[in-house]
Amino acid sequence: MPDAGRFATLLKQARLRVTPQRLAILRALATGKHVATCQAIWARARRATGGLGQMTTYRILERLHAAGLIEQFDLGGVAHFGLADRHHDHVICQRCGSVEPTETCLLGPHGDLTARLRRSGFVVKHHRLDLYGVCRACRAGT
Amino acid sequence: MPDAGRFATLLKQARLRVTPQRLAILRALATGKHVATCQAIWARARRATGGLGQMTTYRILERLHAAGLIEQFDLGGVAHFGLADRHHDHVICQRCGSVEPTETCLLGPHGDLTARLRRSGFVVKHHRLDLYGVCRACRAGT
DNA sequence: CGCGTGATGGTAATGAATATCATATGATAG
DNA sequence: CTATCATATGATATTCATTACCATCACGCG
Repeated sequence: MPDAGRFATLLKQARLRVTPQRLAILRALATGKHVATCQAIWARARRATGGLGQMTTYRILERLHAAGLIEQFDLGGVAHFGLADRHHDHVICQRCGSVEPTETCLLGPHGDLTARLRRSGFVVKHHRLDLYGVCRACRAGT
Repeated sequence: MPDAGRFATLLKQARLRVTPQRLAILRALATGKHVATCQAIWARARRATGGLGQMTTYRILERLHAAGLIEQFDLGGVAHFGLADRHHDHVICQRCGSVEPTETCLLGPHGDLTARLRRSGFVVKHHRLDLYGVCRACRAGT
């Protein structure tokens, strides 16, 4: 995988120090599911490194989010994090709780939506569109 | 206001008992801002009735949400509640944190969006579209 | 009016997230 | 290469929203 030094580069570009803990968390985010809770990320990164404080995980995730390297959003009261490579929206299955990203931004092509709001005085900086339903796998299993 | 017995009727239709506490919470939801935290709702309803347990507020909000009478969503890690009269989306100001509802559902007219997903096997039950930006008032105040 | 199911209210417990501070370490200068 | 310092880390204790539990109370039906 070409991610060997990729994360270190990302951190440097964001003027953040490159530490094994930060790399471990970024790697955990890359190898796991699209989004994960702080607990899950901590568990995986900790297994990979041997010793990693839970507190450190919280702080690193907060910093990475502030730097724009990862996305954060609340789902059912707990924070979920994922790598912020491209903007996308979320498709959430109400039965199994899976969160899948869409390939593209769903609002892009319909541009006039934000324009309509701008006319009312509100400037849209970004949005979050979560679609809830039942995924193909869950439908198949009835 | 015509809400005198309106809430009692709503509760009965949902096969829920009509209690002063439930009416107080519904009234608090109706008079306050569009959405509010459990704490805020509790504070207002409690002032109106004199005695109302915080626990009871949590339980009632949970029940009303299960019955579909109110909407619930998490914002910044804490639950927010609002009356669920019509479906709408949210316009959230990143500066003052205000949450304003849109007049109509933003996804309705563009129907093909859910159709596109259905073709992929995912059935959209409902969605949540949050638009983040800066509202007119905040822009005016610079 | 009286009964029974379900609602209420208080205290205690959970669990995620934050505050604090001593220690350790990455990055830079010499 | 190493010395220094600003910053990151890690453990403990704490906050805050939410949930569990259980005894008491009251709505709604007969």
